[in-house]
Amino acid sequence: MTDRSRRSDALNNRARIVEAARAIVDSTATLRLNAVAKAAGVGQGTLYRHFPTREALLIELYHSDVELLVTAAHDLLARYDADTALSKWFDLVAEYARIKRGVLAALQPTDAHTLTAGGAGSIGDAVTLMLSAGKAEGSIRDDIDARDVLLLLGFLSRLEGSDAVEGVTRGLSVLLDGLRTRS
Amino acid sequence: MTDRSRRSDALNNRARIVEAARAIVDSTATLRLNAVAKAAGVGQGTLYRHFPTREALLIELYHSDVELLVTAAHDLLARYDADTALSKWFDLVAEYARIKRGVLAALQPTDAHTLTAGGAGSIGDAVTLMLSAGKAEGSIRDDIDARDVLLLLGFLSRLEGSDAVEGVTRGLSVLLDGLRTRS
DNA sequence: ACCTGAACACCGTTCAAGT
DNA sequence: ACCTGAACACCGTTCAAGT
Repeated sequence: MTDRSRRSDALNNRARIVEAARAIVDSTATLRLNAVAKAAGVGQGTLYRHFPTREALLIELYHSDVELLVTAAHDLLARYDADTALSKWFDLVAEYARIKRGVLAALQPTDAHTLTAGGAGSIGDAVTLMLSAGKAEGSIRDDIDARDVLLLLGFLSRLEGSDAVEGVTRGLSVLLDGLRTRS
Repeated sequence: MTDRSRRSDALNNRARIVEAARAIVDSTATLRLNAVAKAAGVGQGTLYRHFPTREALLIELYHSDVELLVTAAHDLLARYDADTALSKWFDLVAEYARIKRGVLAALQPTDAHTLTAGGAGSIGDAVTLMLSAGKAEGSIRDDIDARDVLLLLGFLSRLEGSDAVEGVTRGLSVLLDGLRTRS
């Protein structure tokens, strides 16, 4: 009984932390852990109990978004040739870059290997699949791996200001072209 | 007289700070300002007098390297067509990525506009010149500016570990291809 | 078990006091 | 004028004390 109420307290705290963190990261684009704890109305220690690292919190924040990108990669690959799938997937990433800057930080290779998400596998696996399919059909150069792609995509998280929207489009366009085989 | 000795003190301090910072950044790849002051044997305030921002110190550290890259861009452009010049310039950047990781941080757009260096003009100007020439000869796509290129090059500063060398080559190859017009 | 928040460590930045 | 280094502010992290 007390046991159960304790658990609901903990669950409640965890939910409040995530909610507060999401609000902060969406509005300020920075994530100060103590500020998260304060906004969530919990002690700093509680934050650490639930999320031992900043990365763990980021993953939790964007888990569903990342998973969406992962499943989208699989879906696109099932419906289109690899080149088109990759192109459309980049469009999706661009969309996320526009609305949720924070997702991009979670995509970076350092974090990515931890991002084994829940269901569909990691984002690294998804990119690997698209690249493999592209290499097989001859549309994508065969000397590049998923880690390269995620690393190159990192420019998205350094975009800032009003030119961000066009910058996303231009940068992704360059990368997509660069990943293709020369005709 | 005292005036002059003061000046030599100040100059000496400045040189010691730069030397200490270079040693630290080369060995540890991190730059803690208080550590620099301590290693240089000066007070923190002295560090701030000479270099009001961390960026100012980085620029000083890599001034000659950046300037070399800038003049190299002009030289290459004078001797080759734009496409070749850009390609060879990327090779040069790759070489710097291999030996001096820190230069790359100084290339990032945020810092770049301050990097008006001494002589040849900023690195942004140099890239702009190469891009313009490439657009004129039709080898480089015309919707990309220097800021885009420098931003995309940022992946270099996030490379780490043993695969860095091949990662540099692969990433730059993708970017170069992506910047070219499709045949 | 879980939580709180004081306390510590660390690093950048400022400034009063020296020469 | 220039320098020193104590002091402050800030933020991440830990832990003794509570319930």
